[in-house]
Amino acid sequence: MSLTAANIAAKPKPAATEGNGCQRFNTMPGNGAQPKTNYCASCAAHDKALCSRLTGSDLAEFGSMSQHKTITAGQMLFSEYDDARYYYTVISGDVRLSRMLDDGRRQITGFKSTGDFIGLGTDGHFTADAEAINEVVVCQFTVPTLNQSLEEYSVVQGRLMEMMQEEVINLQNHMLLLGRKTPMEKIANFLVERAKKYSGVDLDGDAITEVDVKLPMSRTDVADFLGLTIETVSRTITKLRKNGVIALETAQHIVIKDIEELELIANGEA
Amino acid sequence: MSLTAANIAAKPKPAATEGNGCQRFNTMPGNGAQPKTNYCASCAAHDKALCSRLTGSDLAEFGSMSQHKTITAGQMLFSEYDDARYYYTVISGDVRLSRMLDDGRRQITGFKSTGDFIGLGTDGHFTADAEAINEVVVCQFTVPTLNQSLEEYSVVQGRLMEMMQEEVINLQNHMLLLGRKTPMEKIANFLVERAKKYSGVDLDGDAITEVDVKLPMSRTDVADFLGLTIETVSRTITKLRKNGVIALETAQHIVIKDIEELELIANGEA
DNA sequence: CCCAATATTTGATTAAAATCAATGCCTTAA
DNA sequence: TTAAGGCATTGATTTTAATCAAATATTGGG
Repeated sequence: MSLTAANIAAKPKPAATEGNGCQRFNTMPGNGAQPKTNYCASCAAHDKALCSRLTGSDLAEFGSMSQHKTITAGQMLFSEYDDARYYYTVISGDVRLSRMLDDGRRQITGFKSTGDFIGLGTDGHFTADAEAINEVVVCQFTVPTLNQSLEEYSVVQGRLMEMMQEEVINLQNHMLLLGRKTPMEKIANFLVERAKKYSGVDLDGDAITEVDVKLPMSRTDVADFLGLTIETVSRTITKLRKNGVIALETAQHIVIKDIEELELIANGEA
Repeated sequence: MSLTAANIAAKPKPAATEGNGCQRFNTMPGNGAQPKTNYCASCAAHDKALCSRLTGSDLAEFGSMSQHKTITAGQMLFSEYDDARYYYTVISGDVRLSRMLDDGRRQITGFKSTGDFIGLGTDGHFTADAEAINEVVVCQFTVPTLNQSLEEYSVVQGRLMEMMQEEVINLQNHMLLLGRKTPMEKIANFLVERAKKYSGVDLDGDAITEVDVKLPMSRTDVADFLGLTIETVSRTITKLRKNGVIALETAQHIVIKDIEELELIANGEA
C-alpha cells in the first residue's frame, strides 16, 4: 500500500533544492544513556502526530527511520511541483501551505504546526508551496520509508486515515468560509479556530469568555488564507476591537473578550 | 483499521430517515446464469471506483457485501450530522455535496458521479448534505463492512488512499478558485474541469478545440459551487458566448469552441 | 539609541459583484 | 395548443470590498 497515487498524471515543472539543515534524529542533544524510545515518547508532537498510537519498541523503530530538520523563517520546505521525496510531521513552529496563480495571487490552503502531517494531497509531486513562518523543526520520512511503515504498522495507517478525514473536513469548512462568508464572519471564524486549536483552553467548558490567541503569521498571510485583502483584514479586526469582542495586545497577540459572541459571528448567527 | 476517525468529537443534531429504494445487489436484472463476478466486472463505475483493483472472486465477494440503491432527483442520500452508517460509490447520475449556514447560504463542496466515492470527510457523522441532482444509482456498503474490507483487501485500502489524495488536491484547487479567482476565471475553470472529467475526449491531444460539456446541475448549483450568484454565473456565461469561446446548445449543454483559450482564462493567463 | 525598512492601520475613491426587478424561455400538464 | 410555473437571462441600482494613497507603528541593523 502506497500513500502516493501513482496513477495520477504529474504536471511538468522543475524540482527545487534539497538537503540543508538536516541532522540525524538520533544525534539529538540530551542524555546519551537514555533509551531511544524516549526521544519520540517525549516529543512535543507525539500525541497529535502520525505516530501517536505507537509505543515502546515500535515507536523507537519507527522514529529511527526519521530525521529532524530545522528550517529558518521564510525558508521553503518544498515548492509546488517538486518531487515528493519526503513527508513531514511538524515538531515546532508554523508552516504555511499555499498555491499561487501566475500573476502572484496566492491562496493559503492551511497552516500547519505541532503534530500536523505535511504530505496529504500529493500525486508524486507536491501540489503546494510549504514555507516556514518562523523557525520550524520537522520530523521527516522518505516517501518509500513511510509507505513501508504504513504496511508494517496498521495503527500508523489508521492514524493517517484519520488525519486525512480531518483534513477533508477542514478543507470543506474552509470552502464554505471562502465561498459564502462575509469578511467579518471569515475573521471571526479564523480567530475562533485558532483559539480552539492553539489556546489550550477547553472552550466548551462553561464560563470561559476570554482567550489569548497568538497569530504567528502576517496580515498578508491571514488575507491570503481568508480570500481577502490586508486592508479588509485590518479594518475588520479594528471593527471587532471597537465592538469590544476582541482586544489587541499586539498585532500578533489578540485577546478574545467574548468567545461566544465571536462564534455566533463566525457562523452568521449574529 | 477504520476509516472513521473515532477520536473526533461529534456534533449534536438528529439523524434522518433511511432505507427507501433499496434492492439487493444480487437481484439485478439480467441473465441469471451469469456468474456473480460479472455484475461488478461489467459495472460502469468499476474502472474508476474503490473496487477498481479487485478482480475475479475477490471482486465478487466484495461486491456481494454491497447493495444498489436508487434515489430520485431532488432526494437526499443523507444530511449533515446524520450518523454515517453507509458509504457509497456512485454508479450513475449526479450527486451534490453541500454545507449550509443557518440563513440558507450554501456552499457546494463537490459534484459526484460515476465511480466517485462518497464518505470522505466524515467523523462518524456526515459533514455535508448529499442530494441527487437527477436519478442516481449508488452502490452502498455499511461502514463496518467497508472497514472490514479495507483490512482484508489491501488493494481496496490503497485505492481509497489514492482517492483521498485526489480529493485533497481537488479541494485545494477549489480553495484557490474560491478565494482568489474572478467570476470569469471561476466559470472558465468550472467548464474546463467538467470537460476534462466528463467529455471522454483526451484534451491533451493536439488539434482538439471543440468539446461538448453537459451540465446536469442548475445555475443555482453552479453559483453555490463557485461562490457566486446565479446572475453573475449567467452574465459570465453570456460574455463567454459573445466572445465565441463557448456556444450554448441549451442552458445545460455547452459547447466549448476554444478549449485552449478557456484554459488560459481559467488560470488567469488571458 | 536612532534610523531605515517593513508591517499595519486608516482614509478616500473606484470597481466589481450583489441585490433588486423584470422579462424571456422552456417544460409540462391540462 | 395554451397556460402556468420554474429556470435562466438581462437590466438598473446599490452595496461591498478592492484599490489607491497615506499615515502610523513596529522591528532589526548599525
